[in-house]
Amino acid sequence: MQFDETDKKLLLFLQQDAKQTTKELSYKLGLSVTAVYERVKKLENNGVISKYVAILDKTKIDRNFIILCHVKLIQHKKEYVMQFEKEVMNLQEVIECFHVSGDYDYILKICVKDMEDYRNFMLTKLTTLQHIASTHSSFTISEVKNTTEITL
Amino acid sequence: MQFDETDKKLLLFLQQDAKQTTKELSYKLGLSVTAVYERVKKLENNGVISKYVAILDKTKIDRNFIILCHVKLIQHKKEYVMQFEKEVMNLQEVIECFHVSGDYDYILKICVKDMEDYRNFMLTKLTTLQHIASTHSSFTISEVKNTTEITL
DNA sequence: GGTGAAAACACTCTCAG
DNA sequence: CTGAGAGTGTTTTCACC
Repeated sequence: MQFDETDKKLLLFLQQDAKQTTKELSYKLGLSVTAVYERVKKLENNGVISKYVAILDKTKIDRNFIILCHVKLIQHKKEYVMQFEKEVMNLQEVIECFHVSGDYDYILKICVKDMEDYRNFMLTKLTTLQHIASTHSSFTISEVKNTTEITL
Repeated sequence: MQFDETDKKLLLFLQQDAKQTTKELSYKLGLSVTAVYERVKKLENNGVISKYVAILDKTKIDRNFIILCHVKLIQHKKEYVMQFEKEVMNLQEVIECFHVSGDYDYILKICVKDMEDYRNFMLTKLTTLQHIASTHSSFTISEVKNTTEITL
């Protein structure tokens, strides 16, 4: 898919604030309301914009302890991989999970309240999953950057 | 901050789709439009909802190659840490960056088009940063889970 | 590609209760 | 929290550049 400069700016603006009115966007882009409206609709219909979501402040909902957990499976049989992935998807503490190359098979981003909750999560949820050989947790000291915005 | 069941549901709905109208939400929650409106405003003003954003489909904007890069600094002097973090924040390919405990100092989530772009990013951007001792890249084979949604 | 205007509709926001 | 009303934005169509 090809985007001109106006589309790129529009996508940037919408990634920063999805609640802007078409009127505001038309002013920022130097276009008419109709033109902006049609571009936005096109990007939505194309699936370039997949959804609009509210982003919560993790400090205000007691979920500001972030852990990056590296997981190795005992084997890479398709059955094991599928089952592990299915189970991980259902863990609400796991915000992201990537199947990766390298020393570990998966890297999980986990959000909980504090170390006690994490201990609890490990004991009652993660380590009860099947086919896990080992895990290695990296605790977040600080969140340097954490955005959903992709610059085109 | 304390949330009742209605707030929790409301936050879940808004994290799934921020473009729902108050009317739709009032129906789902079994409340009046005004009641929902005031709850949403309160959550916005409290800062629990920090922003509303558009989420793009990475496959449609040629940014679907995700790398988790582990970075070690040569030293942990405050000056080095500050400078590295400042420089990383300005790299648009870096979507997330966490200062973590363990073998590596930082874990970065990087989104680019393909391996060629990543090589380019490493050579012209990441490895030109000061004070880096070593890096280790984990390439994403598949994105098992990648959400912005936090269940309360 | 784009503009501008008009009309119908839906939603936001406030206020009295 | 509710219901109603005023104000505002959205959405669509149109003629036109």
